[in-house]
Amino acid sequence: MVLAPSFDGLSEDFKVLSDKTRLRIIGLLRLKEQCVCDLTEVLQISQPGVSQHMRRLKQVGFVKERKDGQWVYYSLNTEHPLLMLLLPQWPAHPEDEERLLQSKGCRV
Amino acid sequence: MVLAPSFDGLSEDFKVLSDKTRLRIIGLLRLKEQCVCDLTEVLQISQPGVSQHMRRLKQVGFVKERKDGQWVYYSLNTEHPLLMLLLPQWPAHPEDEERLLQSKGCRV
DNA sequence: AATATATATAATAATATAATTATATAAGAC
DNA sequence: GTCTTATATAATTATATTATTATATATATT
Repeated sequence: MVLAPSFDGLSEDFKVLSDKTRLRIIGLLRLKEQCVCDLTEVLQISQPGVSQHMRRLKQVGFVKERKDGQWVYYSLNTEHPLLMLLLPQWPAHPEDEERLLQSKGCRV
Repeated sequence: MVLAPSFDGLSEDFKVLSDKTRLRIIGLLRLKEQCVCDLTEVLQISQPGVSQHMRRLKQVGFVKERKDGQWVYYSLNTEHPLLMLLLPQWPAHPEDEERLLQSKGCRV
């Protein structure tokens, strides 16, 4: 299976992967689905910043979203060929994982 | 084997892959090593443009260079884990391959 | 209905990127 | 040495990216 039908699409995929914050987000989604508020807490950037990153990740099909009440949960799209190729070798980010465990969570 | 020791290095790798022209260059190097002048002719961008792309590809270790007289031949670095992971599924670019065949070549 | 919480979008500003042209360097030919 | 060819670097410009703040929307709670 080929990574993408054209270099235009493929370069777009790589552009989305070319930002460190988005790599961290993928690293967190690899553990389990996450809502925007938890990601905001772990990444320590503004909430709109997170939402914009999620939009880009969704645009190229790396993530799916699931709405539950006022929360939006994002998870990795296991149908994406490039993402699935990369994921088994994805590096860990111990600081983020630690902070995720310690985050109190925004759900009541 | 992990793709990179940190997200900093990995995002840098993806940044280099996030440009369509550089994906085309990798596609051409996949066929055989190429000198700057041949790449310039096939890609139809300026020669300094090609040199700058090659510099970025070299910086992250995607390509190696070999000097032969006044020519510099670039080839893919088969030691690079990410590149080697991607390469088997690399898309073809028939127009570039066609133009490479028809290019007269800069060697005398 | 009013308020609070979660998320998305718009506007903006700082920085990065990629192309070009101009110039420098280095090797080969005469 | 001078001229030509191949490549690299510097300077510049146009565009893209990513962060922020301000605001809008949508759901839940009271």
